[in-house]
Amino acid sequence: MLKDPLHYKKLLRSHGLRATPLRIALVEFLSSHHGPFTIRELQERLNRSGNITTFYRATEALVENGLVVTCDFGDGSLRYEMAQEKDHHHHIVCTSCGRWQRIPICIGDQATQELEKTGFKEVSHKLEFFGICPACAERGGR
Amino acid sequence: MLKDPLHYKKLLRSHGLRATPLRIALVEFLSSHHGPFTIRELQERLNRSGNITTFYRATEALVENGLVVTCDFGDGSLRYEMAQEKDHHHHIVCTSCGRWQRIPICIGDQATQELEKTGFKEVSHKLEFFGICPACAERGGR
DNA sequence: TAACTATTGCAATTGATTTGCATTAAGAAA
DNA sequence: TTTCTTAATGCAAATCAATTGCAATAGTTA
Repeated sequence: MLKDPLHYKKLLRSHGLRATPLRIALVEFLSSHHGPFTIRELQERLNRSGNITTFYRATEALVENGLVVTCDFGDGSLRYEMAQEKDHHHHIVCTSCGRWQRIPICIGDQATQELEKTGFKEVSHKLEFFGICPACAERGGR
Repeated sequence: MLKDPLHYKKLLRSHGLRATPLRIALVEFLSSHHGPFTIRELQERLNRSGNITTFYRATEALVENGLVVTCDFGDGSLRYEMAQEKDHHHHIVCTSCGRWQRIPICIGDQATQELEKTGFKEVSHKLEFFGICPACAERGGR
């Protein structure tokens, strides 16, 4: 999973992005830690000097160029995760403990096709599930 | 569609809510204007004195008691719309002009069942589609 | 009508995200 | 390599949706 930095440099360049240290670190981290992270989390986990504004702008650049996708658990902070073409998925978030897990199924494909048939272009979707996870449910989680 | 105020008073009370003028106005408006509205939009459209904080708290009460649901078009403001049990639906939002329309299909039911089989309780989901609408696409919309 | 409790209004705050601008660094060209 | 152009970064300040505390007010129930 963890490749050498040159790999990520090339990845960035192939997506039309300058390979700056922060961007390299971001793609490296997100590639080896599958899952959605908030900007704050990225900043902490990368343990890297750098202004929060720069983190916002760097991740934004990754999103704009298709390397990273966002997802929103509805808690006020956007989350970022590696875009993995072969592995489109969604999440279920526990409304009690906040933990999440990925759902390997995608459910939007048919609807996407139908929408594109009606003249919509570049159709995408955002889907997240919420619920009380088994562990929380067991201890009467709310 | 538009019923007399008493109807909405009863509706509120039957959901365990006090029937205040603002809440009545909100359910009245949302019942007769199907669609998701931001807090600002509600405030403007209701053309009603009342602090924005109160709007937040009033809609929040409606959501908590199941009369209203929220949806998020990813533009920074949460939107509120009447919860219509018989008419679960989603939206497609044009990324160019911002206009939206409803999609009468729901796609989460099967996944919901599967998730509940694995021990999750009270499973719900949020789903929104995005794309360039036919009109925008025609004029080369971005 | 009185009493209890929830709702409202107002001011101030929070917290994520954005913006402007000067400084610095990446990548292309010489 | 060195130079040049342009984009990325850092910092401070600003936005903006949403929330909080508290005193004043209005629904409800008895």
